Amino acid sequence: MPDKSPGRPSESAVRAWVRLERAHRAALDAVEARLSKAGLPPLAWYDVLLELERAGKAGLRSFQLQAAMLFQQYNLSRLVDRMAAAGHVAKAPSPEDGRGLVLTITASGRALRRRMWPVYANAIEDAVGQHFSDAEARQLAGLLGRLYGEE
Amino acid sequence: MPDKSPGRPSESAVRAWVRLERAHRAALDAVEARLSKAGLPPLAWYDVLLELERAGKAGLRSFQLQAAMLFQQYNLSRLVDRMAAAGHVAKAPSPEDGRGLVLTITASGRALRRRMWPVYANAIEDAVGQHFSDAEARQLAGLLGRLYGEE
DNA sequence: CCTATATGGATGTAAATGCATCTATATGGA
DNA sequence: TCCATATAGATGCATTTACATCCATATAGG
Repeated sequence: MPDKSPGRPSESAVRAWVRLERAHRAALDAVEARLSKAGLPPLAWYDVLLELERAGKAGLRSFQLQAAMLFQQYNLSRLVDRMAAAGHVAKAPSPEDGRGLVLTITASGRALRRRMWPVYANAIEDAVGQHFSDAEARQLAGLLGRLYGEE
Repeated sequence: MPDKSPGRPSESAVRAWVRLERAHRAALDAVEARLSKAGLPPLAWYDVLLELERAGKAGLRSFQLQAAMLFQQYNLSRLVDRMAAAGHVAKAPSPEDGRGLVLTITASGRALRRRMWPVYANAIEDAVGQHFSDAEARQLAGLLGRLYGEE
């Protein structure tokens, strides 16, 4: 049992945090297992592809993608490398900023995202959707949104 | 926007899941950064120490700890190795099961947990507690609990 | 008993991550 | 213009994680 020495976090906050960890791990493991079993790349790839697909032809700068996904800079740099090597993402120098990089999704990337979605969707339903009514899911999303910029 | 091709996961479930990922990452990064800045080991160490401290002198079998933390088996095996090497955890063969391992916390482990808690507690408050009333935190915990065994 | 299978846990190897630092370009003063 | 500092992104190196197996003991069925 935590000491509660500084008295700072309420017991309920600690419980919420611990459950956030556990719930996240349980759901994530389930989702990743499904993707992996289907011979598909990890979840992070999907997120990148989706963001880039939404961005359209204009693409996104690395740092924008980074912010959208809450990824560490070095982490994203390497993830994008792998995806570019696999041909799903194209890297081009930014015309506006000599240091910058513009990322766009390729046709192969779009195809991959399309293949991933049904598997991912089923996994989300099983790991998350199943457990909540629509109203509850909304409520959960609302609460969780407070823990970060919300976009 | 997801295709919704199989129609299976409701839009609200997908949103809840995406926010669960983002919220978790945001909070986790904040907490880990605090621990690291204080020269303390990662969060997982705290969880192990806490579970073992709760288990008392009897300790826990590896697989019990594994289940409590939702850790992969090989992952926990190595984490425990590191903690044992650092002197915070003791490994002993199980008297009941020749394959088994009984894990207990050492005095140094207890001391470490005590040093970690104030830092961790503050981080939880800032990353999570701050954003919710007590009732909201309870509500969030309740919803999240449905996503796994709840213990 | 003896064999087949299951279970607890460890481990070799490859991949991903964290951390610190590096290079290159931008930008805001003096 | 020149310098100081900030920002975008990459990278070397150490640590951690994943995946696939492996070893040893347990357990069930014949």
